[in-house]
Amino acid sequence: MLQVSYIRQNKEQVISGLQKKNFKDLTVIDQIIEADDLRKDWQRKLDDYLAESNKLAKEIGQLFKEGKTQEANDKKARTAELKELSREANDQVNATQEQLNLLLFKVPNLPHSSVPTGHSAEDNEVVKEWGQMPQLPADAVPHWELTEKYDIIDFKLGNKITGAGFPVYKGQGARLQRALINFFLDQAVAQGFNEIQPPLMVNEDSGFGTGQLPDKEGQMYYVNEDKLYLIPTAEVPITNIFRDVIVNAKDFPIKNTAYSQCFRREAGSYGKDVRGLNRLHQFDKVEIVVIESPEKSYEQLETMSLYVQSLLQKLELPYRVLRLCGGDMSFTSALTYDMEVYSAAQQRWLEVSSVSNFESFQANRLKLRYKDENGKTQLAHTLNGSALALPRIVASLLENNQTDKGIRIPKALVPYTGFEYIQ
RNA sequence: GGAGAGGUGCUCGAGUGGUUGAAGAGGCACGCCUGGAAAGUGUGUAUAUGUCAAAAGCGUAUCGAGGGUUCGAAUCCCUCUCUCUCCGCCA
Repeated sequence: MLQVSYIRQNKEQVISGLQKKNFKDLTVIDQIIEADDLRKDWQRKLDDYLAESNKLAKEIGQLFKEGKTQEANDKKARTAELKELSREANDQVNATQEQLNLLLFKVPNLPHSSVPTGHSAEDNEVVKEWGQMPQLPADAVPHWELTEKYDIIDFKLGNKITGAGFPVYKGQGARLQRALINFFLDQAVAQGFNEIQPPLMVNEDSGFGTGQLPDKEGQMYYVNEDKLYLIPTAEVPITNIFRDVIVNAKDFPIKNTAYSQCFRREAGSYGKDVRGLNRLHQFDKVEIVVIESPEKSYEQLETMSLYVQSLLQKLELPYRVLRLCGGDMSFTSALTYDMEVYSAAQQRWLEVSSVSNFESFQANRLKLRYKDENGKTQLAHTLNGSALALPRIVASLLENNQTDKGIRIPKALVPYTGFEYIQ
């Protein structure tokens, strides 16, 4: 969430930024400023009442000590009055604060200046393409047929046990999953990321801290009995490690990585986009999360983007990098690169990673701060990215590498799978 | 799930109604001392918010969270929450 002080001081920039993000309800900005004025008024009143009250309390105490009971009791009349006034003011402070928060939650992060204008995925800017488009044999088939042919991922069995979107990985399919997870984690650790194993369920505060709540509540599975949410990404627990934390500027960049299974309800998505591995309710992902100083966060974003690309290169997957346009970016992001691999049999690009700089938008909610050289506490910048999400990587590995000898495993992965072909 | 104990600052740890934002110790930072270091010694060491151009200063809030009693609460009462111990259950 944006800081009110920033909105107040940079109103014009905020408005033009929101326009770029196709945010329609621009009147909310003035509403925020009004609500903040109102809140301040009440806060000031409350503080004054309390100040007077505190002063009187001390005086009364003193008078009692000196035995001047009558005088003391006289002053009590005013404190009773003040109590009533401050109770009222306090209610108003709470109400106005809540009102202000509701308004602030509506406002998305502002886009970085390099973000292209645009409304949809078509307006995203392709900043890079890498690799050769695979030449597939005439009888090439999409991955959902290959998984069945080699009996490595069983969607029907998942349906039976759980439901759609919960596939069962078997034999070489299961080993391929394990190989990818280990490969990604080893790469991240070699890159200086600290490996974490987070909880797969989080509480409400955490969901709120990273912005899944209150808006995207319906996207997460919820365990009513214990009021816990299944994580949609390891970003949630990992970033929340730093909720209410003041870090040391010397420790920047703070780099963490985690493998986790991710759970997403994906309510309302159906059709060919969700066929096979394209969209699942439960999937595996290795996530990288970085906390960085505002000065270096964009440099860090490029580093992270290159790192993610290096993974795709090692897996020999043709990919492209998109700079998302204002209309296609997430609510919380200031700049996002999407990495898409080409899935040859489906003949389409599949998003396998999304690397974003949130600047201080998340940090403001999290209250994640650092002390700068002057000893002043400031909001840190947070960034994260998938490195990588497995299902679509598997989909394109299967499709792109299908041969008459079976499915070829990229060289870098063979030490992890222990086999060169899925047969 | 049953019974009990407890949550105080970066950490440990005092504190059962009144100048306690909080003793003391440790840690950390800076200074002195030293050839350098250790030891010693001195000073400092929360966050948020308001006022302010800004800083200083000052006001307000914060001793798990929320509410209550009281002129006044870290201290008393209620609710919630978390942790620990014992029993039960269990990978």
